[in-house]
Amino acid sequence: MGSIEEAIHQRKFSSVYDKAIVNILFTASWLDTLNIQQLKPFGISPQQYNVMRILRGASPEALRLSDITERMIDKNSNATRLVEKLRQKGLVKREVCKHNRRQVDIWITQKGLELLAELDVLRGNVKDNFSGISEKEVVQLSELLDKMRG
Amino acid sequence: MGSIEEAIHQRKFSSVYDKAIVNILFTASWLDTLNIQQLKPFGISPQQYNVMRILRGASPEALRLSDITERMIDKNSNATRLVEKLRQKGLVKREVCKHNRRQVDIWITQKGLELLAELDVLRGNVKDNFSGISEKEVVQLSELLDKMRG
DNA sequence: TACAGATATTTGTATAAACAACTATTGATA
DNA sequence: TATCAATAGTTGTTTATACAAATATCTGTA
Repeated sequence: MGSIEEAIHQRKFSSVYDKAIVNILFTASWLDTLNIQQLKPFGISPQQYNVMRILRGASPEALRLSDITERMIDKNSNATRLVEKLRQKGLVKREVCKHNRRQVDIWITQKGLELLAELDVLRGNVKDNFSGISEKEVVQLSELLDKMRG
Repeated sequence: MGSIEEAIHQRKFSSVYDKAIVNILFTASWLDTLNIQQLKPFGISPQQYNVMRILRGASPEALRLSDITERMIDKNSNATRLVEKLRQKGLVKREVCKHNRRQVDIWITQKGLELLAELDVLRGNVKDNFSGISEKEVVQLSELLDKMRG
């Protein structure tokens, strides 16, 4: 696909900063579209996938809903509804916390872990999908994004 | 905010590629949230803002709907409905193309240009919002994103 | 010129995001 | 121990997204 100028048929940006912002938003949208297509056959959305991976990270411990929100890529999402969708599919389980009944504990189920394992295989080595960029450059990319957010 | 690990309270990623993907998605969501907040008082969404800037780039020439779709950051959006929203606010005008009645020509209006000018002032120099990263590094960031998309 | 296929846009619909308002529970304190 | 603010999560509602299907128009060709 090449440069961002090609990708969105635009020749000039008001500044290199403006160009970088557009490039980040465009690349994220591109990645999100790939994710949606890959996850669709499994009946889950990128956000639901994100929640499951967060829960796997804590497994076999539970996380509270607020922990999940804190770790989510998109903080604006409604964790209650995402978890409920996953619960209906048997991928997570939830229980009101005994010690503080305002809180809700959430775990990934065995079925959830199995689905993630299946997706791990399908996605294979993520590296293979990005042949145009070296490992060193990818590290640098992350560092620059961290720096940009200040 | 610092590193992506801090930002989403996650200690490890399965690879540097995986980490970079999460970082791009997270940074885009962060930028989008900033945009939404900044544009909200003006009654337009980031997507509508994007369409208006695309039309300003072509002004005083018209663009067809398909041109707009092609140049949009989020290709999945429904350009018809975005343009209709802007038309209702008097920010763009649309007309069926005389030579090919399948096509629709769209222009930004004077009112639209004035709103963009107002937003230009408000947004000020984009550079000032990103003090943690140098101009050189921002250029490099764009290059790495282009490279990543292959 | 009739008609099949291609092109450009619109519309329908199910699902999800954005954000505010609400409920329930707890902790602090007078 | 009442009361009030703070905390944790849920629900309501409007708007937008994702994607398929429908409509309208044009183009090439038999």
